[in-house]
Amino acid sequence: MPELPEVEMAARNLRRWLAKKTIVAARIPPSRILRGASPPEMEQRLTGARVERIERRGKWLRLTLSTGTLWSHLGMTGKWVRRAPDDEEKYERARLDVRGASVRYRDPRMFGRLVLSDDEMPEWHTLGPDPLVDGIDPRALYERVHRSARSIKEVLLDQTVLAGVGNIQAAEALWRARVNPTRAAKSLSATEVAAIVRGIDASIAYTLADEAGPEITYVEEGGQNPFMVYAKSGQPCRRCKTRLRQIRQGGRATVFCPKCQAKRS
DNA sequence: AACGGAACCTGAAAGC
DNA sequence: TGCTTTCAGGTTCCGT
Repeated sequence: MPELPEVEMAARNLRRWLAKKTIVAARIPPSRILRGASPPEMEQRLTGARVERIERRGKWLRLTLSTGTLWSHLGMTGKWVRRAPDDEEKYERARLDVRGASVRYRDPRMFGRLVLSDDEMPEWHTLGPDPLVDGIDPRALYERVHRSARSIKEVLLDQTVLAGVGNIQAAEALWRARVNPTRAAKSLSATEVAAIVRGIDASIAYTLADEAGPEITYVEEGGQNPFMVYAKSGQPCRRCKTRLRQIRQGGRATVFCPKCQAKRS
């Protein structure tokens, strides 16, 4: 269930494993995540291709190859991993072998996507500014948002507003900014929007530092929950000890502190 | 145009 | 214990 930090880690890993290397073998079994070419066609075009460049924008990855472009979206459960050549990976949807590495894409729920094409993808170009690649301009975000009647939490999840912010980063940023997630975006002052921007930057930096390492673990897979509020409903707020509360917005869970994110204004 | 809700999947955890 | 329900960090489509 990857958001910007997890996809950024994936990009860094893929650069170490694949950049400037030639794919010597590709295995692409048929699955619903594939677009742009048939599985055999993909295998053919990937085999012998040199990986020139790997970029991330929001939750999308773009691998520029000598024979085309491979786009990857991790959906909810997608993950790029490196394995020994004869290891079997459950839920493997793609396998790219280079000299010295066997790289697999695994995705149990298959909400991800793998697109091989020559031309650009609209999804890449409609993305809003990426907090890491472009940085967020508080004034520009305020202008973009200050007429929306929707709640700020839902607006932050809109990928055309900001690229890469997902359910965790939105909740974490609002907690850091002490802004109530149900506030209408248009009710926010420029100062509050600026606080949210600092919250997003801080939360992404924090999550990236926490995830540094060879493989990404998602919260649902066990391990410690490093977050301030995400999946911590009922636990004490680490600032004021008030019990964190969980609500539902746009079908998604939002956790917040009813006291330090009280609905003022 | 904008919004809520269902749909797409599988597996783990909670509920009974 | 075992069956059932709920829920998951994403996106898209459909009806109102």
